[in-house]
Order: sequence, then C-alpha cells, then structure tokens
Amino acid sequence: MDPKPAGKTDRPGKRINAKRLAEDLDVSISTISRAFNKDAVIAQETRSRILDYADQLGYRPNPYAQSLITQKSRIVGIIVSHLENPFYPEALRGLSEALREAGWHLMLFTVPFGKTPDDILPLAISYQPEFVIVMAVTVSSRAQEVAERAGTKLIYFNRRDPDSSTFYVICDNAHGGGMIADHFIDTGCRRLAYIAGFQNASTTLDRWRGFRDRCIERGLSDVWREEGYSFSYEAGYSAAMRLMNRRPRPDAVFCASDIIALGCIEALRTEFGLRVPEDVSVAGLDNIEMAAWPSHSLTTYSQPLDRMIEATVRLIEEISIGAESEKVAWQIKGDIIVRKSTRPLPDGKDTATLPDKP
Amino acid sequence: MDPKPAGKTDRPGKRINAKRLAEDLDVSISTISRAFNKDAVIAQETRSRILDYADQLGYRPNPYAQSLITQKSRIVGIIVSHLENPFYPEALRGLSEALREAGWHLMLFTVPFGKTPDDILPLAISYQPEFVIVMAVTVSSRAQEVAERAGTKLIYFNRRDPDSSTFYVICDNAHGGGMIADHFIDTGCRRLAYIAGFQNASTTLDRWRGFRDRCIERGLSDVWREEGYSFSYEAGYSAAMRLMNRRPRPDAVFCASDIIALGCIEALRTEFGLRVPEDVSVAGLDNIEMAAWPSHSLTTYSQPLDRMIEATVRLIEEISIGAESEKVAWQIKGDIIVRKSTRPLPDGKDTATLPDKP
DNA sequence: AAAAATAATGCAAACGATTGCTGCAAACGA
DNA sequence: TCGTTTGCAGCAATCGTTTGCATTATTTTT
Repeated sequence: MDPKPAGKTDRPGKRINAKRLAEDLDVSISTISRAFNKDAVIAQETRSRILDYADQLGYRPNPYAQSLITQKSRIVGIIVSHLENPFYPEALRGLSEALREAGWHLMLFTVPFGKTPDDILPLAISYQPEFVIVMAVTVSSRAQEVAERAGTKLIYFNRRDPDSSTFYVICDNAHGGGMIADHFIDTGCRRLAYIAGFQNASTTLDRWRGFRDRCIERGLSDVWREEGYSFSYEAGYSAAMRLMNRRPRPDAVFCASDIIALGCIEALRTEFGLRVPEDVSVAGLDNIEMAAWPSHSLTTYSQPLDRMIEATVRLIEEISIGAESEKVAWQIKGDIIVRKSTRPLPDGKDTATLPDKP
Repeated sequence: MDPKPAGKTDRPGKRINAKRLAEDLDVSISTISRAFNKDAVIAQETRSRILDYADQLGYRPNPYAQSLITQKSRIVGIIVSHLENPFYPEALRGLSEALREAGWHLMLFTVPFGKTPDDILPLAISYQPEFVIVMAVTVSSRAQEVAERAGTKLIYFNRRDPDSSTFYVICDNAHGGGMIADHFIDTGCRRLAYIAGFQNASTTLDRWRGFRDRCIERGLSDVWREEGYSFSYEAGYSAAMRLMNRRPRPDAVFCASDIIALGCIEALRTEFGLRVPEDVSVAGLDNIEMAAWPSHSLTTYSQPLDRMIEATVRLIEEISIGAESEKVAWQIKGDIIVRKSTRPLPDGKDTATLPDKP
C-alpha cells in the first residue's frame, strides 16, 4: 500500500511541485490539484493516496500559482495607524485570529508618523489583497475610489464614513456616550465635560453627540468640551490641564477613549491634587485591558470587540462568495462597565435598572 | 507626444496587464517588463513612455506572476505571541515601517492562547515568505528544521536559541541585568530580588544571569528569585505578593520586563501599603512608552529597539542578496533609564561614573 | 446484451509576468 | 567599404497551478 515508488523520494534540487507528485504517483497534474480541492470530483482513494504522499514530501500547492490562476489571493490587508493606543493591538490580535481561522492571510501596514492611511493605501493595494481593513480614525473619501479601481474591497473598522457607502463595522458610540452621561447624572454629577480625540474622527463625533444629547435630554444644557486632538495618553493629560483651569471645574469627565482617560486621571492627580472619583468622576470608552488594572479601575463603555470582529469576518466571507451583502454597516452596542473611577450610585441602585428617560 | 493610441483606453472588462500595455504601445511584453525593472537594458525614452502610460491606466505588474517566475516573494512573515505586552506592538510597528521602506511586505501571524509559535509556523510558511521573524519568547529547536525544508529563513527577534544556529537579534540582556544590579546597590539597596518571566525564555535567563552575577561580584551572594511564569501585569502582581510574604522582605526588585514591574508596583502599593521607592525600589527592562508615564515613572533598561530593527532589516537584505551574512547573531547594548521607581543616588553621583567593580 | 448514464481521470489552455537568446540597425574602426 | 561592436527590442520557454471539455472505465437501465 505504499504509494511512494522506491527511490524517488530524494530527488535532487528543485522545490517539489504538482508535476513531481504526479509522476511519482502515476496520475495527472489535474488529479493532484483535485486532491487538494475540497469539492472536486475525485475518487476517495486517489485523494488520500495523494494527500498522504504529499504529506510525506511536505508538499503544499504553490499559493502564487493559485492566486494567479484563480484571481483570488485569500489575503486581506490591514492598515493600522495608532498601535500605541492599546485598543488597536487588542483588535489586531482578534482580527488576526478570526481571519486565520477563516482561512485568510493578513498583511499588515502601519501608518508612519506624519502620513495618513491614504498615503499607505496604494502600497497596501499593490499586493492585490481581496480586502483592505482600515483600522484608523481618519481616511479621505477618495480611498474608496482608489481601492475600487484596483479591485479591492475596503472595510472600515471602528470608523464610518458618512459620505461614502463603504462597508464599516463600529460599536454604537452614541449609545456609549449616552450611557456614560446617564451614569454621571445618576451618581450626582452635574458639571459634565467631554475630552475629544481627533477632531474629525467619526468616533470623536458620535461619542460626543450621544453624550451631549443625553445630557440635554436630562436637563443639563451646557456640557463642556475640550479638544484632545488625538487618542493618546498625552492628549488626555494636557486636555485635562486646560479643562481644570476653567471655573467652575467640572465634576465629571467623559474621555473619548480609555487611554485619554488614563492621561486625564494622571493629570488630575499629579497636577491638581484632585481625587478620583471623590472630586472628579472620570470615564473612558473602549474597555482596554489596562482599564481593569487596580491602579486605574476605570469606568468605561466596552467596545464589543468580539462581535465586531465576528461581523467583519462574516462581511468578508459573504462578499467573497459573491453574496454581495445588503448590510453595508454594522453598528453594535456595547455595555457600560462601572469601576472605581466614577462615584458610586447613591444606594443599591444600578444604572441599568433606571428608566432610559426619567 | 501622447503615447496612448486613441480610443483604446476604456476597453471593457479584464484587469489591465502587460499584454494590454504592449498592444497599446506597440512594443513587446518583454519591453513592458523591462521598463519596470530598474537595471534592465532598455532605451530611456521607451521606458518613460511605458511608465507614463502605465501610470495613466493604473497598471502595476502582477505580484503573483512575479513571485511565481522569480521564485521570490518579497514577503516576510512575522509570528507574534504576546501582543498584550506593550513591547511587542512597539517592536511590530518599528519593524513594519523599516521593512516597508526596504520594499518588503509583512504578513502577520498571532499565536492564539494555548498554542505555541511552533503550531503556527507551518501556516506562516505556507505562503512561502522568504523570511519569518519570530517575535516570541518560546520556540522549539525543531522550528529551524521545519522552516529550512520550506526554503524559508528564520530570524528570532528578542530571543536566542542556544541549540541552533538560527539568526537572532536581541539586546544585551545580561548587561541590562548587571546595570540594574549596580544601580540598586549604588543606591543603598541590599536585599535584592528578581521576578522572572516565562521560565525557559532566553530573556528570563539572561537577565537573571546578568543580575545575579553582578550581585555576587559586588558581594551580595544571595539574591532572591520569584517565578512570574509569564511576561504580564498579572504575573508581576501575583509574584510580588508571594515575594513580599517572605521575611525579610527585599528592598529592591528587578522585574524581567516593564509590564511585570508595573504589576509588581501595583501589588506593593495596594496589597502591602508599601511605598515605591521609599520602601522598595522597583526596576524593569524594556523601556516601553508607559514606563515614562508620570504615574509609573519606572526605572528600566531600554531595549535599543531602533538598532535592533535596523540590524534585523540589514540581516534580511544581506541574506536576500546572497551575501550570506557571517554575522548570525546581533546582540546590542541598551542603556539604563533612571526614573523615580528606584531610590535616588546618595548625592550627585551618577551610576555611569562608578567603576564597574568597586 | 446493448444502450445510456455515471464516475474518475487526463489534456491542454489559461493566469501574467521574467529572462536567455537571437536579430537587427546604427555606429564605429580600419 | 566592409567587418565588428554596441544598443535595443522581440521570441519563446518557463514558473505551478486550475478547470472546461474530452475520454475512458464502470455501473445502471431497458
């Protein structure tokens, strides 16, 4: 039953290819190919004979030849601009694993300081990935057009583009802002402030909108807003300094991201000697791992990363098999995670049990 | 001077390829190819005529066809196991940019929880990258063999393998351990301890060796060692708890990485009410960005990331052009970064000015 | 037992480039 | 003037697959 004709195994030079297998096993190259193709017509016995022998030789079909002939690469590119924000490594890892399980390869492109994702897109496209996931806050609307011309589908992760009909997956940022506003108000805060991230990022805008709208609904008509200009620790730190020099000082600060919140808290403590949450409540949005560290114990609204990733992969799969998904946009709700950076509720009450609009 | 014959630009269907250009411009496919190949023999004028027209059509040579025929992919795979340790995103970003500048594409593979880099290697290899960078603490020695069989070169980043002759790039971990020991001793600490990371990682071992040896050299013969079992915040936290229940308590703790150190500090403060550095000095190794945050202000030994990355890229380039580099190993020294998590020096003295072995 | 249907395999044409070799002008040297 | 060199471009083979169609072997139907 040994499929290997004696003495042929250790032929010299050359990488092993289908032709080599074919000769050794006395079948055609087509048959070799079919053995590796799940739903090709081939005798069960032939297939296993081939697969066994291939295994023995360590043969795998050449992906470049495959891509060339099938016009599919099973590659998805990913453009990441801010790996220094811990949310992104977490998202990147999740996407990487989910895509791998679905049989995709991930090509990584980081955006160097001073450049925009738009600058990197042509490069990302040059390897002809079937999809490019843009995990970056700011992209121009032209990106869509550039990608399209190269036959690559664009997917935004954690951002949406109001102007275009590009696929996107985000969490319900406005809902998050609203939940945090509720929590602040429920715990007795009255002078609410917001620290923004990149000015024209959809995340900055939506979180602000949800936050402010809920405040107004509940009768707090002026909410302060301080620009952070980016999603970073330093941004939070310096924005907090500007914010706390205003009078009267806010008693609750919602930061456009967790990492901003950590910078903010640090500034409150070291620069102003303020206690969190006794003097000021601080909340973020993302629920990065660090937020749960005892030293931070940050109240936040969690991005439903798992479900966002699941949605992204499903989107890719669907488009890939041609079932041009009707659903262009996925917006997924997260949950508020109450920790110790915000004042506790008056008594046993829980935010979730309060009516939406009292 | 318009190289585009009228009316041919908007031909229907089909991606544009060299053949299309050739027909439109009335040259052969070979010539098209040569126009894109820096050092091919071709008339200057012909080249620019082709390049201009290609640009107009948005044509780029198909990378799969190129890889197929040239047997080179210009792809390097990277296996990362612990993105949750902030050192790795920082390294990843740096490598990504440096490789991009050198004209390489980066394929990312993360190691899922419960699996080892060895499990992922076959997958990483399956796309036939020319190199695979392993940025993970533990890899078996068999990996080298597996890669070799597939014609892929392996490069370890931030780890070395004593058993094999695989290329590797690391910082001088033993030197780092030594510097930290010096600093502790110079600032008057006498009961020194070490919190380890993964038990059999070369980083854990080398840092320990450098630390302990220097302690012994300077007359402190027993140095405590507490196992952390991994490079993480939680590991630091729980190891610190075990460590501080010993008597007498150490007055200085060197952690195998910054992230361990942060967990350690947290435990000291919240679980034992100890002050850092008044009661206990704590130092790490890596110099991740967070270490500089005011709330942490961690003394540490910096990994010379820029130079490590530079070395890695140079290694790749050299091997790639066949100048089989003699230098298989790069070990680069970093610097000690003194911040506020360790006691200050008695007076104006600076560690660097003290003799190596007083 | 012959005809028809079915199952398994082989043939050969793609996919889109690269590159050694050949051919042809024009330029050069004697 | 003729032979030789040089510069440029084209021919055709090649890389390693996939896949529609033709072909053969096997089974089922009548």
